[in-house]
Amino acid sequence: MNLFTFFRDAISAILGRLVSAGTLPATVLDTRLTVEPPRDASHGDVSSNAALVLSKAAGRKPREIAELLAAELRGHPDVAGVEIAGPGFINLRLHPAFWTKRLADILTAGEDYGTSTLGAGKRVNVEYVSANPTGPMHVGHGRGAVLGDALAALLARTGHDVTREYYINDAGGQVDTLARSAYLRYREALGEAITIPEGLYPGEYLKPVGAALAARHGRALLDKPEAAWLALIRAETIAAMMALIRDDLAALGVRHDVFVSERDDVVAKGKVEQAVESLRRRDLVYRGVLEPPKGEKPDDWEPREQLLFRATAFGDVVDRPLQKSDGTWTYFASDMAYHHGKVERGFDRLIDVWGADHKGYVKRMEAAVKALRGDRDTQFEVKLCELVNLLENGEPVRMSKRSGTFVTLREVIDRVGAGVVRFIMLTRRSEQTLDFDFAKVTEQSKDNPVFYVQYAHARTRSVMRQAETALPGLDLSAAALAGVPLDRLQSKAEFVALIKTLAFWPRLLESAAETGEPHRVAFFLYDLAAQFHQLWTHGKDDHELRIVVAEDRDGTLARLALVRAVGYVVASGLRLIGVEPAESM
RNA sequence: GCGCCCGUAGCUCAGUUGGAUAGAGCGCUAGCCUCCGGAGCUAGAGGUCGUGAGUUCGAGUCUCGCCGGGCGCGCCA
Repeated sequence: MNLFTFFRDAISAILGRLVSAGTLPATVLDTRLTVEPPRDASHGDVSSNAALVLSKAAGRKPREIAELLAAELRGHPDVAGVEIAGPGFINLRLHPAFWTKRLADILTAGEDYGTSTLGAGKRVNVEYVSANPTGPMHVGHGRGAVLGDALAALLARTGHDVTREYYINDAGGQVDTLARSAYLRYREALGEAITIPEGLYPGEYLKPVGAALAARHGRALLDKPEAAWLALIRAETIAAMMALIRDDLAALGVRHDVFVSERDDVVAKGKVEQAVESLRRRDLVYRGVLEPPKGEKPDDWEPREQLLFRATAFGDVVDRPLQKSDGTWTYFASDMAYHHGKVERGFDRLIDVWGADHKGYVKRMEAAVKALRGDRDTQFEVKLCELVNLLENGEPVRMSKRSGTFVTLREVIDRVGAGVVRFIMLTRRSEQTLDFDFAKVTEQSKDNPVFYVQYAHARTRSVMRQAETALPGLDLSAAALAGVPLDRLQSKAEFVALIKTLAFWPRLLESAAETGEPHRVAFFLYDLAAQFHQLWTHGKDDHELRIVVAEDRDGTLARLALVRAVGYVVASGLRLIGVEPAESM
């Protein structure tokens, strides 16, 4: 239960009654009001701007409306006090029993607490990673993978029907280059001395591919023209690269439901022609000549007539080419066709996770989806993912594909663990560059957020273990704890404050899902961990805050219930972003 | 030249999708270990939210201009 939507519904119900009674005009029902936690806890537990936003529609002063609503809200069973503050905010103070009931909710639901039906009936496609199948994943791909995977998990958790998708860019010139590079390694495996020319992929990871090709084909492909082997080697090498990438993804704990091949599923099936034809029917393509870009002109620029998509009709700055001068489709054309397919599969919402280097591409894809969705109202959004800077004790790790000092995602995972990688990737907003410092992320201190949050979870577990030895024979199962008298916790503000933070979790999940910002989960977990650690330490000065007190059996049970609930929410959040919670440190 | 992203404490960053007196960590200053795990905790100092207008009951948040940083800009993907 999201308690803020709970009280928003309560206020809406009151408004309905006031309208029926003729006290307020029906127009107030159309106004969007918010119910949220006040920034300052001294203002109460729940705050609404209802009176402020309704003022215009009602034709009355905010304070008058606030008084009307306040009078009704005072009768609500969970409300202990109502205040009108500032220009007309309605602040609710909730009865302490309301909070202990939420604690019981958590113990009953366990790690499912916060699961909601917000997205019920909505089909969402999240496309992420989509690294070109030309080599192992690097750390930047890893960030996109974590972001997309966590976002998909968030959407699923909030009731959406989620498809996790990977688009394989296996149709362009890059995979031909890949095939030629692999062919060289094939010749090398058969004993030839090779040099890798500029422009081909020099990576060692193609050696095993060359060896496998040699084992499978023997010398059959040697001394043949490229046309005789390109398609064959390309297909086998792409398969090998995708196996590599799937391995990397598995090591990170990231999975996809659907892999779509640009070559096999889009181009070969004539989807590009279909998409272009669909645009042509609505007069959205034409042959024309683009203006040269202003500022830095490409040296070899000369005007050419091309097949263009009228992207400017949908908010883009220029129309976009669909065909190269040799008549083949541009990457944009096939990607557009791919998105056309996603629209036709009937999703309500499409989310693409892209690297920030594709920023300049967003507008045209948005335009394409708008053009191709026709009468549907498919929503499309791109989540851009900024760079990751790898550091070693504050010093940048020099990376170069040439010199062989390139650090792959797999190396990072092997060194610090998938859980650490996943958590750290979410400690910044995605559009902010992220520093990943090997020294810091493995440090066992408060500097390291992964450790700090894991320690909080481990501490909840260790307290339970400690309680079992201090007070043998207690039933510490969640079911039993949900049933103990929890009102003992109401006497200490610190306990109630912690419950309030836990009760915020359902709302946090919903807002993170709606905004598509999984980093909010990581920040919430950090704040919750901090609050729990503080409570623990305060128990050293204030004995009433100690959890386990041998001579106070009932109080101990109530406090253990709280500890257990903290453990559930922390574990739930960690698992959501793909991190296994620690039992001990 | 155009488009997009970023600009918040000395540093690294949050900021509840327009709410009330802008927060956290690091660093700095001053404290706290006979006591459920000090792998930590408490207090203090530190801000014209890049800047100038606008929108309104209200702007770090929305709109426009300017300044600074980054990325991108036809036949690469």
